[in-house]
Amino acid sequence: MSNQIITIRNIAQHVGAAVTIQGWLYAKTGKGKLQFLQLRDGTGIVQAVLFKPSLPEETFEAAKHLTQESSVIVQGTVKQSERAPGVPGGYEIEVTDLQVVQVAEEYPITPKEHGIEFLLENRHLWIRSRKQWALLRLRATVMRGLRDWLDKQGFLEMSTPILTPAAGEGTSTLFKVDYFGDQIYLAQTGQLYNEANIYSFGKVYCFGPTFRAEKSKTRRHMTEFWMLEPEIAFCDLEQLMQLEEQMMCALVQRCLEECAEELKVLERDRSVLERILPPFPRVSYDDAVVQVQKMQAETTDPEQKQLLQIEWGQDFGSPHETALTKQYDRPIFVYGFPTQCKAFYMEPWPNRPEVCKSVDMLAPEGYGEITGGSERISNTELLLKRIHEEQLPEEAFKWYIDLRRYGSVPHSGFGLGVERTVAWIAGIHHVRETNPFPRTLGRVYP
RNA sequence: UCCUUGGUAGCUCAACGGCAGAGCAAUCGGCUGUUAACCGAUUGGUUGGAAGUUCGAAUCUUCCCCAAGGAGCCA
Repeated sequence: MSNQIITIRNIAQHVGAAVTIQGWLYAKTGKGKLQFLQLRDGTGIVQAVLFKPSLPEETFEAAKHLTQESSVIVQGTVKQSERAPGVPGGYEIEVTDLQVVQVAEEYPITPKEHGIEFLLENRHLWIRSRKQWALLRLRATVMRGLRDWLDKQGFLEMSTPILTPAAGEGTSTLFKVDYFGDQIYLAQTGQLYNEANIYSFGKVYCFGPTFRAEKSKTRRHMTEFWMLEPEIAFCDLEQLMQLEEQMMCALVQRCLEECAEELKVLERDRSVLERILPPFPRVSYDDAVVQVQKMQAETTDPEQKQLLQIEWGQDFGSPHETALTKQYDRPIFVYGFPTQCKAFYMEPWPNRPEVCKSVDMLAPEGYGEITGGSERISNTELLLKRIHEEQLPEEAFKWYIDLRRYGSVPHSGFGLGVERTVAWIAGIHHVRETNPFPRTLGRVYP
């Protein structure tokens, strides 16, 4: 047991060497005097081959009776082999010794197909499966990529509170928490706190879980999801869009580079991602409404006609976003939404108070909104006016209003939904698979 | 909250008023190149729950529970 312990991801560096691999049995087939074990070690999958005549009887018999997900330590020689399956494929281990750590009990998730209810009930095991493994590794790369990029741009990560005293933008969608007898809430954004942070640090972001008690049951919704929220001093709406597109392009590029194997497992079409280059089309809300109305007029499907119905002043629903983004091959910015369908703190458009300096980034292929941001109101009186218009409790926003009194500057920020971003980059249907243990309406187990 | 679909073996499903079935998994045996291997055998059931209709209910009716998909709302 003196061989070097290697990771499967780096197996190419060890061709010809005697190595040790520690992992789990992912799948097994046998043919008489041969046993083929597919082993996982967390970094990849490799095939280990046992040939009966060249091994002690008990070693071969032990391999033959291994069950799926049994934990093993395998020693052998790394060989290149065209036909060997794995991640990365093309390599296999010619086994010289096998140590069984534990023979697993009958494993519920077989290589055959399973229903979504069963898989979600067994999420703690499902994450071991190839596709889920690839997806969650991609998620980690996305999170690391976003952090690294912002850090290089001079941003500082600031933690914002999860336990918060008051509603950011209305109380209907917040989870209530009992705080020693007082009612407080789980945060649905760190933005307001970041607006305080920029006056100390210039450019900041918070990155953490956020909570929405909405009774949404769709493939784009979870009650707990991760959000990245950058906030920048001395930044207007146009500068914000530039920052967002640069960040998104750098992120996609990094995923293409670092997650080639994962994207292969996910069967993601790389060429779609390679097209993600600046600039992203900028579409005003006014134009977007006209585009959707035109599509609505042209469609012959009565159901679509119903779903695509929209008047100026209404926010886009997902059918609208889907129809709109399908016309582009890269993310688009939709900017200048009606003030009435956005939050109170957004800067009004010059000479058009019914419109605000807001912008959503919509991902292509029908994925829809992945970021939402705006330039914030920097004038004290204007902010007060908007708080009163929305009938929000001025007292609760005292500290927030204070920020406009001491060196106020134009500033902007946005929130990026991690799960939606990962779902889009991975090309998968439902956001819940991009979180190791998703919380959705009606499911908090496991 | 509303609409739609579903719940039968560990899993995926069939049986749609007349004996509870198949494939996979598991167990045993065979096979020197398997990729969801293949071949043979064995094991496996309170048909989501309750009530009703019927000679007879997995199947029809009512109520309930659970889940999934979608809408509204949102990232």
